Amino acid sequence: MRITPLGYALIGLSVTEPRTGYALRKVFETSPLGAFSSSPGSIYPALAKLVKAGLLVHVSATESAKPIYTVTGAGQKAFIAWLAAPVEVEDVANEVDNVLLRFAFHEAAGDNADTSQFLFSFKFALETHLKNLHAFMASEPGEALSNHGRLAVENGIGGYESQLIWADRALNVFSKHKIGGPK
Amino acid sequence: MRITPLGYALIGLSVTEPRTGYALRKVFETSPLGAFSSSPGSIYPALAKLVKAGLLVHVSATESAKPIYTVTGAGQKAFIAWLAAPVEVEDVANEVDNVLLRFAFHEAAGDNADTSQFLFSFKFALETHLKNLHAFMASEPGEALSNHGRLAVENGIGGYESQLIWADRALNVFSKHKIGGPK
DNA sequence: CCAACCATGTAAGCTGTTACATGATTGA
DNA sequence: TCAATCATGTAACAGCTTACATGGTTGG
Repeated sequence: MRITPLGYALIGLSVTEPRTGYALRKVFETSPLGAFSSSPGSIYPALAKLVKAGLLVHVSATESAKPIYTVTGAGQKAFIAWLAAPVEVEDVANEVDNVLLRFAFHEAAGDNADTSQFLFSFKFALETHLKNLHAFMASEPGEALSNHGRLAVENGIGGYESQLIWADRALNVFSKHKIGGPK
Repeated sequence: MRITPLGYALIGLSVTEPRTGYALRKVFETSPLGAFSSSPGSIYPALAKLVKAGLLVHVSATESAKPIYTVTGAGQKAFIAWLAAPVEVEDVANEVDNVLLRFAFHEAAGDNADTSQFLFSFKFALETHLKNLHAFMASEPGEALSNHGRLAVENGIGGYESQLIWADRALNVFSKHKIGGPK
């Protein structure tokens, strides 16, 4: 059974701190990170599915009757695997948001996720993708691209370059802990 | 009936040049613009829906039997309205891709869409959104945001700032044609 | 002739959305 | 008490994906 980004986000939040369904919804409502809907129609079914898959459990606190979602061992394992997977070119090409979601949750994994390694793979994927975009620009016969077309592609290039700059800055922060190169 | 981004993309491509369904699919397969799937299961149903809505017509060329999709008057009208609508803050917050798609298609609309006006509204929306993000950062008590959290928000800010720079550059290109201010 | 590509579609299934329904708790 | 918020869910629907089905054309 495939886990969606929303599913991983729910697991990640539960790893950081077990919460009720409502509390999870509130996080999506107030946090600027992650563009997930906070509607009950998305959260509750997603939670139920994760419980059925054995990644979350719905436990009741000893005294009060408020049931909260907590991560199982299988949930932990799936979560770590998701975090640690190297960033591929396709990831940066059409789901950079997911990459950033993963990065943000590296915190919840503590030492289990190698953030420097992750950032190196991100950087490498960005460089590869940028190379592809430049190649596309070069391959187009000068007149083929109008002002609009050229600017649109340049917009994409600018965005990826800014990601590259960010990745370097982030690497600076995390390289203190560990020295490593691209996988 | 609501038209999806894919629908507008199909209309826009048909405005530029009437094509067969297969030709439209090929565009999505080869162009780096727009992250739309080129699978038949998405394109053909979408085209059928647009035809049923009266925005496209499926015409056969006079001699050959190859039927191609062409835009109707209603299709033109809906397309122009989509292009010309000012960019709102919510647009930049979670669907910048759509904004760029609209920009790219301004070309197909010729003089019917005021690109400078559009870019001004984009810039304004970006500035507003950036103000919101900075406000969020400031509202967080210093310790609340970890390295990961702070860097993730900074990634977002960096991205929007690069969009802002792009918007200025694009405005430079289009301001030759028309001088205007934000709406 | 046969593989590869052109070309169009349908069916099942998954996700998420909107809207509705329900009831408990809490503060003015 | 009454409005607002807490809290959980369901039902209908829209949209896209994967996979399958089908047949025509073309080049080696």
